[in-house]
Amino acid sequence: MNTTSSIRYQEVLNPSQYEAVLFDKGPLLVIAGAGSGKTRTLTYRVARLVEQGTPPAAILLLTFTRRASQEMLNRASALLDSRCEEVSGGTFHSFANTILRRYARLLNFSSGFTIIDRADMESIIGLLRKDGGFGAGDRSFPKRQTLAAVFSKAANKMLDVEEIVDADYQHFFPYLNDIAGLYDAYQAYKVDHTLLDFDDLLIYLRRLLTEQAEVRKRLAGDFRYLMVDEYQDTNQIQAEILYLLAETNQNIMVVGDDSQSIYAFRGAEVENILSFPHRFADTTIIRLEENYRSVQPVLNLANAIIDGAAYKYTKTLFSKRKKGNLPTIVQTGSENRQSKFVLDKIMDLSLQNVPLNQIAVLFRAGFHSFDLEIELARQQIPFIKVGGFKFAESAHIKDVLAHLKVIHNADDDISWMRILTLLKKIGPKTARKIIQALKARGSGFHGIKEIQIKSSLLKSLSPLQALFGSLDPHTMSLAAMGEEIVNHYLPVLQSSFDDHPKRSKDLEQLLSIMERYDDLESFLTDMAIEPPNTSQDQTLSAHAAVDNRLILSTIHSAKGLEWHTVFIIWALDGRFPSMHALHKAGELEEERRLMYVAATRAKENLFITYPFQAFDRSTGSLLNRPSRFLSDIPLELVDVDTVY
DNA sequence: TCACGGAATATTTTT
DNA sequence: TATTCCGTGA
Repeated sequence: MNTTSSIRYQEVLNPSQYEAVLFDKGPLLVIAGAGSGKTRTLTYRVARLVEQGTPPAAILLLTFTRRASQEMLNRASALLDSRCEEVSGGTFHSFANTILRRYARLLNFSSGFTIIDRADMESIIGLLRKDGGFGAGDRSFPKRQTLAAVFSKAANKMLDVEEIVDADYQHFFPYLNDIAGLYDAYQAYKVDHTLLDFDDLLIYLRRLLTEQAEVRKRLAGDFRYLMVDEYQDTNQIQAEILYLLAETNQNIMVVGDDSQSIYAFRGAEVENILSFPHRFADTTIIRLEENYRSVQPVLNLANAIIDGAAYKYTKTLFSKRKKGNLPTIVQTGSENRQSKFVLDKIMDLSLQNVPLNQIAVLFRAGFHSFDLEIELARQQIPFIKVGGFKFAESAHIKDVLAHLKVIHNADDDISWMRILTLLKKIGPKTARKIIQALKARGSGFHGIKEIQIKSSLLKSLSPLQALFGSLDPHTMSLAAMGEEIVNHYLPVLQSSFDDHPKRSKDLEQLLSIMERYDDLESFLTDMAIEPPNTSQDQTLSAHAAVDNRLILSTIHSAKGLEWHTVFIIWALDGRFPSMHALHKAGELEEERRLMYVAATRAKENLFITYPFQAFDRSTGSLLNRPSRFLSDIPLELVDVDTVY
């Protein structure tokens, strides 16, 4: 290799990593087991390509989260130099956003589109359901949340709603007509109001690349090297986008681990990674099997769990760190006892000087940690919860954002609705009238000033009219507008939330985020596609990584991370695997991989706990069997304990 | 037409 | 348990 290189690749990489990093042209599939230096490999490859003179912008690095891509580019910059920061990429969704803003015209829609999140999607569905009289007066008609899930799944899997209902929601079969009608209405609504949901970002990008040969050729030529992380969790649309982008150069490197595919519920296709070599005939396959993260006893357990999987690329993780504690499986007398056990262990670990932020408690679903959170608060152990509810999803944040959204896109009726119904005496009916009047004027958000309204309602509306009269995106900074909006909103906040002091702090946080943006559109886009990911107080502090707090996380949000000690709680059949998955082979497989992902997060210690029984309210059944995945683990691989 | 209270209902994971 | 939907009184 190039002897003038400043990076000593061969010394710092193992042979497989080295081969992947030095790999030059053509399709490459890297099967990277958990903790096998996947990020490292991608990082070095970026550095290597840049070092060799590839223009950074010609490298497209697509990742699952923004955090992942930023981390890789930072590390690459540290290895080489700041040119690595210029590499193109981010998440699929943010990449799609960037491209679509540029080329939206070609698809006949405005590049000023607004991206709607799941909650917006649900509001629209609710609205349309009422308007269209779908499932009118029927209490068993699916809830808007469920409908949103169905619609999104249909979009992601490129199937009709009929097929989704047939496969996953049999009990809604009688409503099929109305569901399908609502789906059509929803699609039309988005077009009418210049809105794109998450799924649309991918769908429109694919359409752009398919229909517009010019654009495709240009992009496929510009991006000389494609690199994709977490390939096992891409869906078919994403795969097709890649195929289209790889058209010219065929320099496509995908990295992933089929055993860690945990997003099938939102349309991810393990097939993508399994069939990659068929799609690209001359694919080189490199396996990374040496694990640098965990001690061997942890890996033995993980291997035992994944051995039960039905089909996969066979690989067995091994570590040079042969010695270590056996993982412990603990049955506890109750849910609260489970929390107390975790707490006791955390105390022990603290005495051994393990920092809190090196300990994580993982669980299947957000609500599984409620009891633990209460205990932690009681014992004053600082923690941060990742996954589950998001900052940007809380009502007060959405309220403020809605004001900004109508400034950006005056067609965003859902946001108008939200803003208007916050006001006293104005409910859905009145709001709708006002919105219609606004539409008729067609003068953007400023039109609210001239709205004529019954004098009895004037008192309610005029503060808002004054507010919008004073705002002007052309002359004011985003933060300045934000401040006015927050001032307008504070009285509403105080009258509708008991915990308004906490919430107004959040609003201050929001304002400080706004200061980092100079452009309304990019701010709103980021809040939609890449919102701050944690909940609980002070979540937005820039020093989240620095401060020393215990991590609580869903397993999904723990992907790619590692800790000194990991607890997996609620390993109870019906909780994990989830009740929902018990009767479906495919979903059960995914639960198994989820357990595998969870176990492989641990470096030194792994504790798996479950209460001996729990009552499940939803089904009215008693859960009293340990997670079925635990029975695949040979007894000699674990310590077993009981605490009552 | 709004605001509020009570009853019914369905529970996962996220860009 | 929390949300959402519907009926009722103002």
